[in-house]
Amino acid sequence: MLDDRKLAVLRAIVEDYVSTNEPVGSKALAERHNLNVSPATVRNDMAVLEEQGYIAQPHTSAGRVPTDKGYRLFVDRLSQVKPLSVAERRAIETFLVGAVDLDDVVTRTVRLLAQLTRQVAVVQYPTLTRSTVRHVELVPLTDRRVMLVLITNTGRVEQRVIELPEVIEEARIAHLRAVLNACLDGCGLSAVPDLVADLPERVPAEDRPVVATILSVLLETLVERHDEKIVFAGAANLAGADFSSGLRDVLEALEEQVVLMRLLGETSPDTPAALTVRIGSENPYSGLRGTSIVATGYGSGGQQLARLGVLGPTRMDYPVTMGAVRAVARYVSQILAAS
Amino acid sequence: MLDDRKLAVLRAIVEDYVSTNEPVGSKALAERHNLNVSPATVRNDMAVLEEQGYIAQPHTSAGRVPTDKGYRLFVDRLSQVKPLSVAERRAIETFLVGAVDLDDVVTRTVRLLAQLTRQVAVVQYPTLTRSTVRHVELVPLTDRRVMLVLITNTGRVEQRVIELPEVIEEARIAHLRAVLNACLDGCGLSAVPDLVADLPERVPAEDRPVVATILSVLLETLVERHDEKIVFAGAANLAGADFSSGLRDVLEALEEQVVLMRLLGETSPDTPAALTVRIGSENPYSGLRGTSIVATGYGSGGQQLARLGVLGPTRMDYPVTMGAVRAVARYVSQILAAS
DNA sequence: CTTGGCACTCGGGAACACAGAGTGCCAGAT
DNA sequence: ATCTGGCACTCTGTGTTCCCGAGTGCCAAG
Repeated sequence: MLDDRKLAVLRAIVEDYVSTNEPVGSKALAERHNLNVSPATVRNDMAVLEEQGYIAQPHTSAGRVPTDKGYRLFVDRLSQVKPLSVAERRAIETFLVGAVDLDDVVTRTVRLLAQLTRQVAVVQYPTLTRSTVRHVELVPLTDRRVMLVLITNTGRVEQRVIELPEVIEEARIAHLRAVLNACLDGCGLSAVPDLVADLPERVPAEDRPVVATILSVLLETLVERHDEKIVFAGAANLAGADFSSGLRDVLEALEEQVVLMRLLGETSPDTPAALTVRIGSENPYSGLRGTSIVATGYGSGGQQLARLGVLGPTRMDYPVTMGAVRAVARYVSQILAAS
Repeated sequence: MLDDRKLAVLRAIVEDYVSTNEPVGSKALAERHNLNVSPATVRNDMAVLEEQGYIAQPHTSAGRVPTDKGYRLFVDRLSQVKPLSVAERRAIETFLVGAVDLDDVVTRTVRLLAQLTRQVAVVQYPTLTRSTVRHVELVPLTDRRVMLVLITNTGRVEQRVIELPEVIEEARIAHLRAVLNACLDGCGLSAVPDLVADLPERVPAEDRPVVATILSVLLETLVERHDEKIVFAGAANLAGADFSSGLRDVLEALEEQVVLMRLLGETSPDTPAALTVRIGSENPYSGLRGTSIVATGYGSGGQQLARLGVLGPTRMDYPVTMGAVRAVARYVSQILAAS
């Protein structure tokens, strides 16, 4: 259906358009890339490509521009992820080393990615549900209030103030803390609801109201934080590239956690480390017609904890961007595994 | 120097320009506001105002536009902070009630403020140094690592993993925890360095290396977090108002914690609750020529913990914006005091 | 199937004119 | 002394026209 030369023409169109931001014509194309054919031949190929929907012309008698479908083919079959230069790898390492806690890792990562790709970077905080409990702490604040602190193996700390139904002395708190830890230490967060289900029955009757209160808050924490925090950086990079769809739409999407979440997409269970590319109209939010998202999962020790990626104009350098996203994801995974 | 009518003219110019975004001429001005004078008189006044630097014309034979100096005079002497409508107060309450922790309060606040003012809102996390220690927790992770958790009265939690110089069993940890809490509980964070100074000498010699390690991390936490986190929201609101200075500059500034910090400014010690307004060139960052910042301190129980504010084009509705900032600051302070 | 030639199309920039809003200034009125 | 109406002048922004050139589609020949 599309012979090799037509594919080469498509590739050339994408590459030229990405670098010049101007519709590319048959003559310039035949010259710049050594296709060894005349412009007229290229024109014929272009006509076919256009008929099939891979390219389009903004106006009659203008050059051609890739369509979303064209970019899709380019990404799938005509390009290879471009590895980072040595200098860039260096930059990643020096940038990420020295992060003191999870917050710091995420913040540094998102900035790094934005700087590297010169686009908007998006990083999701590692999901709780896949991490395990490292420690549960109950801290007495007043005689009726305790603070619940949940520490996970990813270094994440969740805290919540609990209003107790009755006055309770420290010794009982200490005992409850021991019980909780005995029950939960080292367990996956997703297993917590099951593990604590029969806990009220295993404590003295007098403690049951207190335990119930604490457990309800604990479970609530797990559920509420399930929709995870997402941060972005590099919005300034949007200012340069003029967006077809309003810049406003893009900025709005970036501040909506829910939208961002859907944009980053789900990690496919079979190939979790695969790069996901969503091009223009492929993505699930109408305000982002003119933008593409390159994302991938990351996480320590083989298990995927969350996703990160970049967002930019459809007209982006996919090979380079994909290379950067992949590399950063790997480094962050390493860092997380080590800490 | 400037009689009442000239001031009225300046006020009218500011108000009209803010609402129309177009240079305002003498005729329209004399009609819309009932100044009871002819356009010619207005023109004479305008000439004086221009000579003094309060207004300027973009081109010869165009209307007048307020200068930074003009806005300054308007803010200082010609306008009053506009109280919020009942509906807006309602909105604030319903929006802030139900925040579960400090993170949540800050996130909700910044969004609320952005929505209310239709501008970019900026909120600084409450500063550690003015809060007090509610609890210090040492959580054993492995036999060589403990996690230090510091809980403040503002609900803030700081955690740090500590690599110990020697293996240490739980009982000793528990003891150290008790010692630390006895020493620090309820104290102001700024007093912590003094309070722990002689702590190593008050424990058995064998514990000193461990204590020293822990204390150094503790102090480090206090110092490092002194430059506080700042978040913003509402960047999408920048898209509408076309900025004279590049949009890019503004977005860049927003992502630089340090710059933001300086923009929000210091709380003046004598009148901490006062609204600070920085207009255009008055602010300390050259990239923000065309933007103004309206900020104020906030905090629980009379003591100022941090600052919040909004950032928008110089051409903003100062009375309304100032009203919103002030109101939000008050509500947040209430919420923080209650929790 | 490829190539060169050719007529056609359309966008974008330059040149131009023009209306309208606004100003500055002056002389007369209050 | 101050305000007012009148008047000439100066711009910007907009609409119009025109033309160049890049690019196309098609056709006939290689």
